[in-house]
Amino acid sequence: MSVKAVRGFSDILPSEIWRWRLLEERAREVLDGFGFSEMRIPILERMELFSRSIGEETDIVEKEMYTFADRNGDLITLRPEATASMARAYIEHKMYAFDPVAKLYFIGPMFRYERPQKGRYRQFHQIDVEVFGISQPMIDAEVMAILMHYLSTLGVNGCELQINSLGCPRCRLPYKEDLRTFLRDHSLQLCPDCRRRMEKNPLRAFDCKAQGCQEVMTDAPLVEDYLCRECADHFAGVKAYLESMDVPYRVNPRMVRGLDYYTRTTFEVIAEGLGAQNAVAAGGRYDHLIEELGGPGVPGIGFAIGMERLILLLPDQAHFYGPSLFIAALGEEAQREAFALSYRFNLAGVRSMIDYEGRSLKAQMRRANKFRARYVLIIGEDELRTGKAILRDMEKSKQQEVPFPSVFKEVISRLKGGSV
RNA sequence: GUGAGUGUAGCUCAGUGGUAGAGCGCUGGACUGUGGCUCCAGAUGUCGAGGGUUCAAAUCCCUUCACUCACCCCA
Repeated sequence: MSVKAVRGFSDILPSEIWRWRLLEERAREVLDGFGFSEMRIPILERMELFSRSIGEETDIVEKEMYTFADRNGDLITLRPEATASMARAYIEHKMYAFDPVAKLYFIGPMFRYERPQKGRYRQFHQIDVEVFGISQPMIDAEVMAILMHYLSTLGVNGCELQINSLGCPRCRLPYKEDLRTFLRDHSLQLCPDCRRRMEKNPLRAFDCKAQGCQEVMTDAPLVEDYLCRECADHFAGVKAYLESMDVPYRVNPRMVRGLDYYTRTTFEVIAEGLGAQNAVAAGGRYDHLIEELGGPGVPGIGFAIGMERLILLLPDQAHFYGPSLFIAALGEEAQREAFALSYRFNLAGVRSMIDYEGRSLKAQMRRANKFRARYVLIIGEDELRTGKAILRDMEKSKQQEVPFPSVFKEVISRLKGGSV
């Protein structure tokens, strides 16, 4: 049995690569246009960066991280998300010294040890966007608007932006207590999972799929009723700014996030057709993360887009990137000519290919057709004798003789013109 | 970590105890120097792996691995 890729890790093949390029190119265009700067972070971090930021008791840290000891015995982790690293870099390079405001993004792979399923892999890719240093609700709305705009430039429709506010620690703690009390009072109607969640993370009961739990939760207390004045004002501001940009959204008071560092605004983009994992992007505000990681008291907000999930939503289209030119040669001398000529075309940036095996003309034409070459240049013994090659337009099925000295210019000018 | 489904040619799949198949794709030919359409021929399989039952196993039994989907959780 031959060696296979590690479970949950996959190859992106040439037939698929255009989707990835499209996502990345569009992301850079949109984000650069909105004043963001790309940066790159390492794949590995010290483990404690994630346990401190994401939260010691979260599933990600407890059971999903790829953590191992390096040769010094230090525990290092393959990053399960980007925000912690971005914050670490912001602090480590004292980016706040130049200006506390930093609008940053990063595109790359993340790693979580989970059972793979649709839209979920052990190595997956995110477009990660972070804004440090702004606490105004304006930036929350702006970041969401950018996200929705990006999706629409890709032709991805039918997504819904859902928003919520989790409040700050001051308003969340009393809420959690009340919710826990509520759940205890109804524990007989809850599923075993929710009875377990009740103590550790009562908010989780909101997105439980068991029918009994959903019925109970319709009467559960909601965070929005517990928001302090500042948090309530902030949330109202976010909504107003979204409306001022005509960005549609829905408040989902039951939306819960899995990472501990979130405060106030949280949001998700939900899409159909993703299977059980219906969130294509998600994010939120984290006003204490940077300070907790040893930086200044600077707030932050950001989101991540799941690229594999986004690709599932991309409108389907045929995409085949064939050569512009196929040079078909007959005979050894012609083959030497074709080889040198094709190299010249390649140097000039023309996607040109030849057959290396000395096949029949028919076979070479079939190959040219299979790879969807735009033009075929035929060089045989007759052509070498008369000094004229045959240039065939494969789409129009028309061909004409071209004298050797002008072959190069002729092909280039046809390709530039796009037709003839 | 839990549950269910599926593993047969490069791909999609048929084959329920008796000589491993089809379509598509691939290579070549008909057309001795012209692609697509048509027709013809050919190549390609440890039937996921290991063990067991049987005169005989792709098929039945056990074990194991992988993939897929779902749970948990998340992008």
